[in-house]
Amino acid sequence: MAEYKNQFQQLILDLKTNYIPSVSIDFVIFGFHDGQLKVLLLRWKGTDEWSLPGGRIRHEEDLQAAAYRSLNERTGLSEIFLQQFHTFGDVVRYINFSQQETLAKLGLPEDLASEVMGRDVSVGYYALVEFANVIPSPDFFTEECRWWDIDQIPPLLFDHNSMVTLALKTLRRQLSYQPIGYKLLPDKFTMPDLQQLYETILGQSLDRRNFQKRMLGYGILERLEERKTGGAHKAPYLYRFDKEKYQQALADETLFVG
Amino acid sequence: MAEYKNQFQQLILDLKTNYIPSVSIDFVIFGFHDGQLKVLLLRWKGTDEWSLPGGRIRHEEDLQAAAYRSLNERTGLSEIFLQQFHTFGDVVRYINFSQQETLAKLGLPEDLASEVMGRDVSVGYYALVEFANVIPSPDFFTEECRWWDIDQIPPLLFDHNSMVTLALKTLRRQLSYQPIGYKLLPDKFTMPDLQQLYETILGQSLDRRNFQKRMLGYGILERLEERKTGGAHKAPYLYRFDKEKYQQALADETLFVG
DNA sequence: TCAAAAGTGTTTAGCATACACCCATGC
DNA sequence: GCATGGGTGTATGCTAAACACTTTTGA
Repeated sequence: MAEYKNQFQQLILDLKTNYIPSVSIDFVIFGFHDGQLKVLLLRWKGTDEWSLPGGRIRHEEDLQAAAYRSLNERTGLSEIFLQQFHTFGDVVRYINFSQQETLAKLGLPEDLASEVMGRDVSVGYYALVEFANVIPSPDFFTEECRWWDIDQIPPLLFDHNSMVTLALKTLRRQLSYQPIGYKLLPDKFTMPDLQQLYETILGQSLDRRNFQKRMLGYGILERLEERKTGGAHKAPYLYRFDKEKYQQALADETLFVG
Repeated sequence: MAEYKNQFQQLILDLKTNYIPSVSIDFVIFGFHDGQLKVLLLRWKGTDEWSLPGGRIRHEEDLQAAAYRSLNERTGLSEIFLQQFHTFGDVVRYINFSQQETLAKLGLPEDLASEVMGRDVSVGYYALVEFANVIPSPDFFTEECRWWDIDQIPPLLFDHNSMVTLALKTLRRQLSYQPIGYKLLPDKFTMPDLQQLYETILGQSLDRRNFQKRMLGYGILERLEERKTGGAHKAPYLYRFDKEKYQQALADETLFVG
């Protein structure tokens, strides 16, 4: 326990020295697997309390760079779809009952705890990652890091439940005017693969033919000669993103639903 | 000059005591007047450098409350349309040439200046206000506060030009799925009034008949018996927002263009 | 009486939706 | 050969866009 307290003091020193105060980052990391949308959560040491992964910003580090770095530390991924969606700054989000209880369970001395648990403004990012590639790793305060089904998320610490809700809402809206899929699907993928990604995110099924028409209409897909063999049924065509046009579409989103 | 330096030290003390560090707020305040869209800018003391108005967050103050308070201090307005649009956190935005020049012109001792000019993460808000009601007042660093035509904005300090650009882009998009106009137009207004507001924001003209159909289709307008007299031409009907339905529409934005 | 603004309705086109049949493959 | 999934085109409806004439009013 003295060991733990010592580590904790080290952490505080590191935070004070290398990171800017009052600002944190929180992540809603969406994972896509098996037709299910999942969110990565952390369980706090010695408790049953879960929260979103987070991070802080170093001096001389850009906000976005801090976001990518933190996300990499938590998931091992480096090339990801990452999007800022809202900045949360309510004071009350830090003064809820469960958090005080949690602090007690963590066994942190109150004077030390208040040093890292002060009131922050938090920049919310959501990420879309390939489920299978993630190597989740907990941070100092937490001991477990795992995926939760989007519709089975427990009550979270702080205001993290509303963060998840808003992130999902933003992601779904974004889907209607921005292309999504690059770095989330393998280089070559089939139309049903892409459709399943969309259906998973939207939480509803879509018409195959209309979906295909819409996607091809965007003009960012390139159909290959190859087909995907080995499946149990008719071999579907493989597609690839036309990276140039994909980036173009990301840039001037007006191409999609003006 | 000693007086000034003294005031400045007072300011630093106030900032350190009452406000959280590392986070600031910047405002893109859009004013609507005479078929022109304008932005409120501040000129820094003794210089020709302009910037957006800003603010900081008190301890124990919600982010949004801080935004409303700061905006009120700068414009005198309290009931306004205020919307968070992005959080800016690049480091370089603080190390550009013109700013160092500006500091020199301000005549601030470098060691003191660095205390308030450190690297911040800034939450961007845009506001829509009724031009005529605003009483612009500069802050400690600035001596002039006035409206600029949206297409004649000079090069601004920091990354404020890109803030304006993004704010405008966000506002225009928002216009397609949220109602706008309440607290911006007088209680009773005509359809051409409302249309001019939209045209001003979008920077393009719209078809009268289609516009009217769309607005009435939203079901948030109530047509009054009265007409607006005194104009030089045919008297237009007056309308009023159905406040209940207006708020409803703001809440579930899905009513508009899903 | 003329110019300028406001009221109003219909036609058209484009896009999203709904929908059904044939083909390939593994079991 | 059959079940499963994948490939493809057309008909329909709704919403947005285009468009013109009449009315009111003050000058």
